[in-house]
Amino acid sequence: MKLVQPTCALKAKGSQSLFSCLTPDQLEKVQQHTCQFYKKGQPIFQEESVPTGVFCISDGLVKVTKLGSNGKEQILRIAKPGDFVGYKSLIKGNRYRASAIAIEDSSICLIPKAIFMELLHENVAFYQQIVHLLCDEIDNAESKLTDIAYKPVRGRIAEALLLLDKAFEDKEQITLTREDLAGLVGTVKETAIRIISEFKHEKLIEINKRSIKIINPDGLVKISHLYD
Amino acid sequence: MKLVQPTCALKAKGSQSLFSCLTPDQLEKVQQHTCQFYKKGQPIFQEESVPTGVFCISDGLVKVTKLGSNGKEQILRIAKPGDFVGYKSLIKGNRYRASAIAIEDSSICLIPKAIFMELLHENVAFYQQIVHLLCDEIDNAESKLTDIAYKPVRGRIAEALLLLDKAFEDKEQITLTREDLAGLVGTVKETAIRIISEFKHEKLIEINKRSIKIINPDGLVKISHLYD
DNA sequence: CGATCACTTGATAATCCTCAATCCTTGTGG
DNA sequence: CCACAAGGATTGAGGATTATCAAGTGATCG
Repeated sequence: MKLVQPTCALKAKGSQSLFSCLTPDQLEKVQQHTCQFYKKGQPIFQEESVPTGVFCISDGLVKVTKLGSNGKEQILRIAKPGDFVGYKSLIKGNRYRASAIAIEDSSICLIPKAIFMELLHENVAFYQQIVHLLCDEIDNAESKLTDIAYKPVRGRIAEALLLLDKAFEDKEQITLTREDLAGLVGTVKETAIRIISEFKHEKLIEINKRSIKIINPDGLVKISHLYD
Repeated sequence: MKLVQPTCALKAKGSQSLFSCLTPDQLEKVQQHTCQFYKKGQPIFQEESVPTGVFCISDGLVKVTKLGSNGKEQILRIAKPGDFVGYKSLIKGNRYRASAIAIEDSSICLIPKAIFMELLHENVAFYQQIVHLLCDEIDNAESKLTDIAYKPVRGRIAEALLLLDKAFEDKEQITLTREDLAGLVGTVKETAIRIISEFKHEKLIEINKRSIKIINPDGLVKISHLYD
């Protein structure tokens, strides 16, 4: 287990960062804790386990997943550097309702429960930021819910690719397992592969090895809205 | 427009109620406002419109919906007496992301934005309750998301009936349009009807006129978990 | 350089949606 | 109180979408 200096606070950009509203004292308290290294594929926490703190992605990429029928994996969201994971269960005081798994080698900072709760109570602005994050998660989940219910897989994959493009912006291309992409839009690997292949033939995307590069975003937008 | 004395605070039971943590002063401020009557089918607010306050269901039943592809309607949740609707958009300060429509004749109390925000800032316990509601909504949406992604319609309808049974407990039977039931589980009217009909033949439910009564909950539980 | 993991493709089948016609229920106006 | 209109419920046939299963191929890593 490699230990790295925490850089979470720096990763989160400007006023977007949850940490931007902390006092120097509070910031220091958070930064005392060290990041831990997680290998690709390694779980950060598991559905139904008891929360120990909030995780802040310092580097890497993490999928937040929920187990569905047939043991299939629904990906709720993908957390990037600067993102937080696991705070909802801490606030509610119940077990995790989802798992978090590194999908790239990652370094992730743990803010222990006690410290997080302290911050929540001490710092109203911080609390409000968290509440806004919660609201965003609701919007996100409810939009996704509606999409999965009524939008065909083709439209959902087009949409997912556009969203992923932002998450992977610095890399210029999307490196996600076909299986994870499928989990993200609620379908199976094979269906995802077939549709990606269609997109390639339609010159909407390019594929290098395994990673996807969008070359015609407008085309994808059109497909993703095709059924509105 | 009939005006009725507000009874929201009473409808919400015991410590479950959001109002239970208000001071007498605050409670009075809330109760000054009168309920408004909404006929079955009448909208309370519409997706994309600007919030004016929080709605508290005093009597009746309200569906919270989101428009999906093909103009199909996804029902996010059904609000009962004592439930609140529309607070998320107020907190985030954006437009409604969903519509609310009365599915029974209802009387609904509007707590104006200014008063709600005042309560939020004055009363930490109240704020915390709201935050817990937000967390519950996330859990709810994410579970539903996972179900719709991977659980067959049959399982989802079984599950929905079990959940609705609680919402309709005092009535002893479920009175919901087949179309609304379909919207709740993310399918179309006809499919919902066929599955309900199966359940009837399998002696899991009974149907009087249009309303559904569960006679074998365990059977439905089994079906709803069939694909876990 | 063999083994493992990811990707791909095809054939087949299950699930679910669409369209269309009909029946039943409820409410309304005469 | 009845007839009729309107909306909800139902059923059938057909087709589109998507999942499953099986059998590979290509990439990556110790």
